[in-house]
Amino acid sequence: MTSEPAFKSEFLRLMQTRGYVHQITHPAELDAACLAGPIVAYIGFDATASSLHVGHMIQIMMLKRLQQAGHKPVVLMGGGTTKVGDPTDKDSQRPLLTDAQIQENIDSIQAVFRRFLVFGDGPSDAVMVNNAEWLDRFGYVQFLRDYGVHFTINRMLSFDSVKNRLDREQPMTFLEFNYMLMQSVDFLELERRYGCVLQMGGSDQWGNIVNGVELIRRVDAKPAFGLTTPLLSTASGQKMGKSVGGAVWLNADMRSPYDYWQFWRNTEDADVGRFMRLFTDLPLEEIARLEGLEGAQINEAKKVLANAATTLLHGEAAAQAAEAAAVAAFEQGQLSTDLPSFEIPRADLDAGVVLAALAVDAGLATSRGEARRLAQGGGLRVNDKAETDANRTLDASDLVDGVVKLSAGKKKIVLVRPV
RNA sequence: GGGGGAAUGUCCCGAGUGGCAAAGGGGGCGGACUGUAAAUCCGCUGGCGUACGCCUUCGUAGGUUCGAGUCCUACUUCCCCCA
Repeated sequence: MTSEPAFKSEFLRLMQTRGYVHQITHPAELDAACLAGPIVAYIGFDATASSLHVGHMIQIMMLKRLQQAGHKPVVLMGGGTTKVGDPTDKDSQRPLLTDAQIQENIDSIQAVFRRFLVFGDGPSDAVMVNNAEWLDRFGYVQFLRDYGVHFTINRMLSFDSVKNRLDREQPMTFLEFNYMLMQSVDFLELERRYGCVLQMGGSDQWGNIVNGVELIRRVDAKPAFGLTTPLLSTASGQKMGKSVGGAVWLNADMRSPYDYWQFWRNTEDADVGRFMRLFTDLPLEEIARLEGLEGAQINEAKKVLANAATTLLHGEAAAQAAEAAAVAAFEQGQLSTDLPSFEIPRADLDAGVVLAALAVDAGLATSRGEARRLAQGGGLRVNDKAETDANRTLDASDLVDGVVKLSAGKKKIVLVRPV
């Protein structure tokens, strides 16, 4: 924990007051460096899925803050490191992705950054790099000679990412064991290419980051710093990032803007202020006022949070549409065309569809059995009426204003639309 | 190299006498209460079938048995002791 409140540089002050800072390697030195002129900093993202999720938002926002303070952000795509797989926080090894899958993921992830950062060649313009550029080129022996000498097994074994795996009696392969070196080499490479002096990341990355800092200081005798964010959990102690229906992806084709808006709207009372500081550009005074709202009024603050966060990612129009749909659905009990929808061939509907099967197809349940159980528990609704028999057949007579409103629980709603 | 122990519902932890779809937690999902919050209480939590039911699950592969998570053999990984 860093307790020194008196940062002089705009960047660190911003980071501190908005709640991004957990640990910093050399706080005073870094502060001085930020004050002296624009610095270059990076955060790495692995390409394990075709989209990033809300759990990555804090990192993306940090890069944005960095740019806001006049510094240069580097987005590092882990094309090379993903081939090895970061063992941090994992119980066992994940299946290895193919080069083609990784490249596909990278292509699909990239777009999100353009919404948050300005890319270009200027001094504070963001740059995107793929560490496959250098990691892929190393020969094994060369890699060992150049970098292996700077790492001791004794030290590596002491890092949490390794220790956890050993403590849990789970195997850790030599491949994964090397991840740490590769991440350190990334930092060094970025230092050489761009003069990058700072690596940021989640608190679980501390070990990996510190290694890179030490490598640079040792090999190139240059200053290097690390900064980590607190582990984000909700006020009631849950890991942040999941919501009704699984991971909250950032790509619109994987999670609709409406769902994204809902995710923020469902924030716990106690988290509203913290999340507004971290995930929106709202001024601090405004946030202080909003988070001070009492009782049910804090719901207004949640809407502000949802609007601001959704606007950053999906744009203002999408945010407004999401809000309108939510207000209509939750506050007025009406339908809105902006609610998520599912299309079904008209002929199928005319022939009759089993409710359980439809619920599965529409994504409200993962199996018919689950849909049936959901119905028995009173959680499945057709046009707002609880339907306990999931075996009943729906047909055209169930259409209301041209759609069937299907809901699982109070928050998952899908409009079934015949086409 | 020798000896002893461990791996369980593929989210996690964890009980399990040869008859087990397998105790109990946590988590997740639903319901009630509220404010689309938290806390609390209740229900559900392998797949398929309307259903007596069928199928797939206890590290991997074989075997004994009417029947195996439970017994035997080999293998894999991990832990402990001796060398």
